[in-house]
Amino acid sequence: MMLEKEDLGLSLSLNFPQNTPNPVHLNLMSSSPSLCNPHKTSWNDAFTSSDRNSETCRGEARSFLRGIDVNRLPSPVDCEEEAGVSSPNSTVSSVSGKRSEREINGADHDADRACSQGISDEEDGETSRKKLRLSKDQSAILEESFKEHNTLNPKQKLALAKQLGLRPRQVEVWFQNRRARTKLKQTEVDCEVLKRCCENLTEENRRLQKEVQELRALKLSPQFYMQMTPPTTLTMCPSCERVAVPSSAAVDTATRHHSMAQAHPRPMSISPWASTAPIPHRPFDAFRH
DNA sequence: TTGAAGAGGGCGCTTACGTCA
DNA sequence: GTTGACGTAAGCGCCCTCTTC
Repeated sequence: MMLEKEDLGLSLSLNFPQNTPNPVHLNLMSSSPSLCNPHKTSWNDAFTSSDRNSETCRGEARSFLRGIDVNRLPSPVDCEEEAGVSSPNSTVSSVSGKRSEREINGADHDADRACSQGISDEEDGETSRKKLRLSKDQSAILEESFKEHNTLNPKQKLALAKQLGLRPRQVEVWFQNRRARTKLKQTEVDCEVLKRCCENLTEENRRLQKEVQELRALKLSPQFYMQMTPPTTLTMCPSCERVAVPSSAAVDTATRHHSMAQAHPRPMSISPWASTAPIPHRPFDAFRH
């Protein structure tokens, strides 16, 4: 199953140099409201879609339920007792509250578990946890439901549980684990992307280092200095950033380029020795515009 | 209006079980 | 038949939000 990256809410944008083939965009901000803020999910359409699902899948569910051996169909009592109330704001009250389920109905819970696994109380006397495996059909329906909405409100949970012949708690757990798997998968994908990012940046860094070395070598080579005046006399036009050397050609070029007399009353001096300290520059003879 | 308490849900971590090579 | 790796259902604790008082 392919999942959209947005589902996880991770996003990162990295700008690469122009020669970088594929700029990377990771989504660190969720565009999926249900994961970004699960409590703010609108359940109205979610539940209608669930109803649609229920309609389309009911027959299918009935047919495959015959093949389920580890689960039993929940008795009407199960659903009735769990079909508790929903507050108007929907997400608050639950039909299978975690604490109440564990603390208040601890004994019932065990019995329920044993029952849902087709294990009698006598067989499940000890507290050992027997794990059931959901059938393919059950998993498929849960997957379909998860595609529609990755969280469930109590009514949806109940309906789905009833449809699948599972306890609401099982549906709840399945969705929790499914969300966790989705997140893990997306994290792995993002990790891979970041790894490629890192490799690209390392390569770019290596390339730039090499370029710097080449430039330094060129800078220190005798041929380079043959055409240069002493280092402190280099002057750069702050407008066009052209380095003016006291050769006649350069002067001509600078002169031809523009009228520096008006445009650049104070040209900058630069040093090829990369000194950042201000360098007293020679009289402004190179830019005789 | 504000704050405490309780309820409920989600998530992270973990365990235990089922499956398969 | 045994074993180790892997997938996953489920338990537990914590945190957050919302409601109630």
